[in-house]
Amino acid sequence: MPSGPNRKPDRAPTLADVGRVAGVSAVAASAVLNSSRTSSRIAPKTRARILAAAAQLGYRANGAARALAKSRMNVIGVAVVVRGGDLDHYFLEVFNGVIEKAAATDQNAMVFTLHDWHADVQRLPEFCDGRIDGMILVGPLFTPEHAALLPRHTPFVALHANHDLPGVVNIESDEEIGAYNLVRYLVDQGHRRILHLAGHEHLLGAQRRLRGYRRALADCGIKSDDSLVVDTGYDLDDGRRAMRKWLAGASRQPLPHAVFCVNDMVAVGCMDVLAENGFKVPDDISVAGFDDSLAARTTVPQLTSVRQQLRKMGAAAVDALLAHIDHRKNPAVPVTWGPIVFPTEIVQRASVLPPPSTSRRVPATIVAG
Amino acid sequence: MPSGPNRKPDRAPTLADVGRVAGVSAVAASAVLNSSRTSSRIAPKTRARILAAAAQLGYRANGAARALAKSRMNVIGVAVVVRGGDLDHYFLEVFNGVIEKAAATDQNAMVFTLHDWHADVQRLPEFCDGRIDGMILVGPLFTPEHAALLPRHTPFVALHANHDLPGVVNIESDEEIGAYNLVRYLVDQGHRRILHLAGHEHLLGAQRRLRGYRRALADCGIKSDDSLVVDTGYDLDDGRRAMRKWLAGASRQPLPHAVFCVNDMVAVGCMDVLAENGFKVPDDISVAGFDDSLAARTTVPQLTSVRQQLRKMGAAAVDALLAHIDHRKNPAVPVTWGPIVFPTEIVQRASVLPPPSTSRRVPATIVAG
DNA sequence: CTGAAAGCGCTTACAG
DNA sequence: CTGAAAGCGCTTACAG
Repeated sequence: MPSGPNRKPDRAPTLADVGRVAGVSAVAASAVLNSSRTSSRIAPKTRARILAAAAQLGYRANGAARALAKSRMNVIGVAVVVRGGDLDHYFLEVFNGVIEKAAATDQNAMVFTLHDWHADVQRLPEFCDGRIDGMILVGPLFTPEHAALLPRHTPFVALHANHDLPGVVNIESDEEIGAYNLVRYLVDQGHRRILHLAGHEHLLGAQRRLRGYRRALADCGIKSDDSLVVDTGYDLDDGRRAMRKWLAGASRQPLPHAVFCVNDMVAVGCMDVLAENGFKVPDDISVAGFDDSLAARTTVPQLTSVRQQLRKMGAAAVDALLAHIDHRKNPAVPVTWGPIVFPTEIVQRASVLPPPSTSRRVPATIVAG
Repeated sequence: MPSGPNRKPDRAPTLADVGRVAGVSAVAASAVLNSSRTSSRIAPKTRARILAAAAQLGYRANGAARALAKSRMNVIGVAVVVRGGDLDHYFLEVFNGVIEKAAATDQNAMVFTLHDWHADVQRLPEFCDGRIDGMILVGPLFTPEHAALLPRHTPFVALHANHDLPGVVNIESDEEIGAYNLVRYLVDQGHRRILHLAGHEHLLGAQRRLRGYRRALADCGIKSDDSLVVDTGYDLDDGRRAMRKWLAGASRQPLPHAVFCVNDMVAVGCMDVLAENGFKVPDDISVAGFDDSLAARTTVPQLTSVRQQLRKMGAAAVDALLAHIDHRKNPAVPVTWGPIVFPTEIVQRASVLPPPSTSRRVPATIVAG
């Protein structure tokens, strides 16, 4: 007994329908129902008839038609690279900010996914097909040539772009300062041998975090040691692999005092491997992450991290984009073109403590996992 | 030196523009560029001219116009309640499935947020304004009256609906069986005093998990003990509060052997409070969650959980919705109306071990946090 | 095989 | 204050 078939797949009522019922033209109906500023007011009694008809029919303006007529969809696109097929904590935080601000400004968010930046970047123009008014690019791997590729009829805002592009506002945070402050904080706690699980060096964010790490050590008079910098990706398993690899290459050497990870997920992987090998965080070794994403609060012990205001940054991206959209229609609307930089902040949690008086040593054999 | 102003905010080229350059009508251009099945083929040389003109201009079909003409947007809406303003792990997993399937079927996903189901449910009709072809409702709190509220011209698919509505396909999973199997598994490991941090009783999912818990205990001949069932929400802090409250009310009593939490975030909060109070998971007490979300893999130790195939369920929602959208246009397209139920599965991780030979006791005073 | 008309549902601008 | 026209950019269906 299917329950569906008794539901009539009606078409939605239109202005013409409303006009017919109210005995006026569709235009008159438009004026009272949808128009933002129809100076020519409709006579009160006509108006009442129209409103009654609309209510009776359950009329709603057709968004596609309105969009076509006004060339404004009230939809902003969000393009994101899904590494390994998964949207992650980073995106979730940013997106929370985007949809919150979008809802507050009566916009909707449409999500576009790229599986690989370099392969899919050429699809960007086809996303700008009139169904969105502007696009937020999350973590674009821009090269200068991309400037020519972006369609001119759509405004773009980038979040954590790898490269500045003319005409594209970039929202970022002072990652280098964040990393610097975190490492100084670790040193202040007494740590000196600080392992850095660093992101890929072709990524601007990873470069900045590494620079902050190096500068902080230098400023504290700690000699930089390349064996304490390990390349890794951004996922939990990347963190596991990197930590395992480092331990395997350092058998019988003293454990580092602390590990500074390029992001929280890597820190989680790192803590996991440390636990597997019998080390206690933070008693034997301290661990810190970056981003202060949800993952930082779901570990036991909770993770000390550098907070990026991802949510605010997502909201700021919407604001900047809306300003640029409006600016296109009305050049009097003010806009910024320069990058918008958010401050970072250290969030102290339980994963960092002063180092033990005598460091434990890396065992001869590492758990394979 | 703003770099923006030198970018001309061009309008996008149209079929008319292409036709003008190629010396043909816009209709001819449409036939070669956009038409899916124009039986009347354009002459090869005309065709070539049109293609060349389109390439030269960088022509892309305007999505809003096409949508209006075909009454098909290729956009599916995803409406979700943001509890406490945040999209969570549950949504992230579901959404991963949605966008993966959407990308595979050339659809886009537009996200609509409701802050409170009961207050905002009446906004649903205004979302169905021709910019989406159908809507996925994530976790709707349906009551029978809602059937009248949903606009008839848009198909809906629900995920984890609280109540079946005629004409709305529901995607769910066998949560009761999942809970049942998990509790039996705990009993098989030797646990008998099993605390349940249960979700709100007005939520169907919480009811099902509680029923599974009760049935499993009954089948194992363990007397049900109401002091071992505690009401809680779904977030990390809810889990913390619930666990703290239970401990505070059970001072000097033996610690439960295990805690079965209504979801993973609650389990994380629970583990956190246990750690605060000096209890080790799983040595002193075992903990299990539900959902197998990302959070289950970011705890140390990792969390045993009941896996819901949220990602697949999200993908299935897209499939079901697309079928119903097509069915509206062409009744020959087959559709299901009944609920689609996914199996659950126990994922064993490190947070569950047989109970210690002698249970520790709850201390007289609990850490306030 | 190709052209010109009519329409999707709305809005803007121009007459009365 | 109200009506009828023209247009947003596309597609479908109907003539040639």
